[in-house]
Amino acid sequence: MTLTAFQRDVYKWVQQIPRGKVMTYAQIAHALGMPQAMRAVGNALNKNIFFDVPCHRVVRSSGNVGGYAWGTDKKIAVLRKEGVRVNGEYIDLKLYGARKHS
DNA sequence: CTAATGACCATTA
DNA sequence: ATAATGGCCATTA
Repeated sequence: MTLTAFQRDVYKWVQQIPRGKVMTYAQIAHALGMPQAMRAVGNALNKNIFFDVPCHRVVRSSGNVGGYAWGTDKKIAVLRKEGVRVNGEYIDLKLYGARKHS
């Protein structure tokens, strides 16, 4: 597996998300200096399965948990396990949104 | 090079 | 609340 520079940057940020907190795709894209690359971010995360990246802590801006390579239900399960309250498929970003830091 | 794809987003109805 | 639409971007075929 070869990683592109973009993917490395994405993983770099995702790894900084503390346990029990989440970050949105848009936030990460913004942190990379590409506020409109949220779609590409999701794409990059889709291939992280071989790496050690807590991709389950990345959700949609709407609060919806978003997708997951191994199934959305799995994603929700892991989040709950970390102490995140999940209502249906939604999360309260006010409570669990991680603040970005450089 | 071009074209298609997708773990998205904001707007609109 | 849901559904459809256009846009954006890196990656891959």
